[in-house]
Amino acid sequence: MREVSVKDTASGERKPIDPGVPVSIYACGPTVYSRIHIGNARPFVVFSLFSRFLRSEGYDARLVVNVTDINDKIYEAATAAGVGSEDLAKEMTAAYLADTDRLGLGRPDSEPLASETIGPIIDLIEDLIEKDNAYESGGDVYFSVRSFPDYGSLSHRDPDEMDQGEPDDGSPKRDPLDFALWKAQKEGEDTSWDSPWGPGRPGWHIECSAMAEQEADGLPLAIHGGGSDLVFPHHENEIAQSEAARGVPLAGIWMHNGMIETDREKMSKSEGNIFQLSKALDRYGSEAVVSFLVSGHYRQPLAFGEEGLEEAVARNERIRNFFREAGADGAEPDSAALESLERFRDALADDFNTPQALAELFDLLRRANQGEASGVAPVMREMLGLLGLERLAEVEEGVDEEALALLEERETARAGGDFEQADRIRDRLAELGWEVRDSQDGASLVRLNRS
RNA sequence: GGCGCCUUGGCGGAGUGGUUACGCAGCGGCCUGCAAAGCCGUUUACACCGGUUCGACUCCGGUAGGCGCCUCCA
Repeated sequence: MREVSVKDTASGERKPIDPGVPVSIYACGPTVYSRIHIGNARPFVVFSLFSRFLRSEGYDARLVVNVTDINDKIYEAATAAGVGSEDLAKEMTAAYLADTDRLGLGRPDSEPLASETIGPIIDLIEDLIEKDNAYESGGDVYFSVRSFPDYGSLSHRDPDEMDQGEPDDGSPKRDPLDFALWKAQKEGEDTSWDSPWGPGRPGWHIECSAMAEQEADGLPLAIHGGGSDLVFPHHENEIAQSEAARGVPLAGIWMHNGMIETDREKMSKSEGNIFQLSKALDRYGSEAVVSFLVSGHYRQPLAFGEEGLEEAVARNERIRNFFREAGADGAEPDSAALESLERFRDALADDFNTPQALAELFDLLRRANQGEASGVAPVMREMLGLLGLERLAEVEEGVDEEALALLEERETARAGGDFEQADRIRDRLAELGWEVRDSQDGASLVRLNRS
């Protein structure tokens, strides 16, 4: 077990993860009002792989990724589509699960729904009211930001300098900074839950505070994460709610992933520059999508373009070629291979530097091809597994009889010097989806399909 | 305006006070009947200006440009 450290958004410093206790990780998942795009997939991939890495190092990691299925956006989208908001939320939750399933990374250990956490949410709000950190106003309940002195510590903001741009007249809030914990049901909203304050629904941030403490073995969480666009106000508000109510920190480390960008702009539904995850999976395959997402450091923005996905396909193909040539090599890893694996793991332990790890992988790949390292296949398999790319080690099987017969025919033609016939057969094989590769050991067939 | 962050070779993208990141693409070569795959080589990379230093792409200060958040957002 090596020391794994992560840069913490709140302190700006790298913090080691405590190996002696269970590592609870809570990452904010999507609000389900439409199909998710590649940008939404990034935290899913990052936190899935990071917890996978922690486990492989012997940490007792547990990953929770919630689904926010109650939200203003859902009402809006449902109204626009002419369907019930509950139906839309259910449909989009199912789509989210199906889309992320296709990434082939398995599921988080728990995926709680806001709609199934109403009881704990109400309890938490009641606690906050009791402690004078929240107040009811006309069926709504608001968190009193001024009652929480540390407000702004995560996002490095001073409440006094926040411009809410909202005049006080007629607002149910006592202070423009306050935010809703509970919203009374409004006209046009087709779902509601009973509460001590009347029918309504939770505000945006409270569901995560409730789900986080439900899922963790007590606060603080080891790591709380999500996209960097959630730092303020979402995570700041979560901290205020949870810490005011419980008197302990919400999380030891705040881990935020950077945005996927197109044309130097954040990919977002409101910008309209999105690329759906399912579309990327259809077109390029899951390995390409995962490979693309691990090609940049999780904390930095990552430029998206279809070229990036095509590049990932090419990169993956090179790895597959290695296994086609050397996959069956049963040699024990030599020191070069083992040292490379150490560096690979060191890179991941150092703020989960996947591009650095990928560089190690390719460095080893090159040296294996050059014959400078042996017993590389099992090491490479382990590396790929840690990046969620283990399927690249699977070499295609089941070359059909027809193709094999054609290949033999071609060999005969080549041996007889009839290269025109040999090339005709090669073209024919290409039509059947096979690429012919000659080597000193004879010819072999490789599937032509992408990714 | 406030807070946070960024500016690396054709593109993507790491990193370090002094040595080739890595990948993709291109070009040349080896291999091949020709290709493909693989290998080798290759295209004077670190926004700009100062400072610290024996030495800075890497530290400090400033300039310019860009991005994110401050409203829903992974």
